[in-house]
Amino acid sequence: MDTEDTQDNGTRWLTDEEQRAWRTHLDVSRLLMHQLERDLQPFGLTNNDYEILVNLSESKDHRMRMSDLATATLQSKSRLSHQITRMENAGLVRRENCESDRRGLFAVLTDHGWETMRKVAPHHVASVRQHFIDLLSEEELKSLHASLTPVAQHLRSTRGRM
Amino acid sequence: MDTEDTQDNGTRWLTDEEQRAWRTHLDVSRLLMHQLERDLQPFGLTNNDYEILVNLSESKDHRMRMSDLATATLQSKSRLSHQITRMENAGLVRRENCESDRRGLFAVLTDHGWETMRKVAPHHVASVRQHFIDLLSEEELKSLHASLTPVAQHLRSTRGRM
DNA sequence: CATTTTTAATTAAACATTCAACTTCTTAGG
DNA sequence: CCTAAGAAGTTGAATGTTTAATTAAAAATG
Repeated sequence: MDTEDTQDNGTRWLTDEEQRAWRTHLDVSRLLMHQLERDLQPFGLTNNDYEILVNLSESKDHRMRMSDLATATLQSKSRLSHQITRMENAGLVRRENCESDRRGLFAVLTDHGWETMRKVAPHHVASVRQHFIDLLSEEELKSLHASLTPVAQHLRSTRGRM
Repeated sequence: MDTEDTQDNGTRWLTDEEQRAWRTHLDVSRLLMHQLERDLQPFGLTNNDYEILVNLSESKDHRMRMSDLATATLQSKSRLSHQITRMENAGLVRRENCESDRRGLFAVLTDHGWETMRKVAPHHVASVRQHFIDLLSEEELKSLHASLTPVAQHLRSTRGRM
């Protein structure tokens, strides 16, 4: 009556192996984020703060348009706007007007932001290594990356506005 | 002067390959959560709601102690408490006293909660398949699971209170 | 070139999460 | 048993995120 693992109303439930893999992925995502957050706490930064700093640090002139930054960090414009306001209050970034498009704004790294980045980055990398990278062999990492790349592409393509 | 890829102040920065793998993992985690959330929205549920429903559905008598539920869903007690209050207001669960330990409470699935679960689960599974499981071969899934399991264990063991 | 549509960004209010303080009950030690 | 310590759970306030509405400028359309 059924073909393959199709059942009852036609739902293809997850097999045990699929279920385990899925839940492990879920747990790792969440636990990892929490751990990284904890490791950044002593420096007064959140994961979000840090990601903004990374993006600006890697950009020409340490500046990015709000929209681009929102896209790069996978956040809604609104959320980014609030986020930048907070970081502005903390003296890590500042807003600057855009000449070529007068609707636009840049988020720019301040000196303090750059110094913070330079100070914190080594600790963050150590944290990423300790809780993720160094727990995987080179082979495993390669294979993980290869498997996940199409998933990321798929998700980026089908994603609605955040 | 340096050994391996150790440099300057002694920080072992991520190699390009490590960097790419890491960022892909990060992106997948976030995009996936967002996508699942979006797919649950038409049913008026959040990921969090759904996870609570799953846990209760799979438990004996459709009930769990608050503490156990918090641990199972990787949330703080406080967060779970608020979460359950919201779900109680939505008629999905109710609280019940615990006889054996009078400090304790159970979160119990209501009929409406159970019905909701039965109705939504097929759609959710379809969503998980579409955006994750079915994009990976059986081999890839196995390998992913094998790689991630030690990471999950590590994180669970070193995690402080949430 | 006037008008409509789209894009960039912010804002206020609603909603969710965290943090710290608190209450109640259980358990372990003397 | 009486008391101190710990565990279960909640609460309110502070903080962060989402949603929807709004402003202003750029681009597209007729």
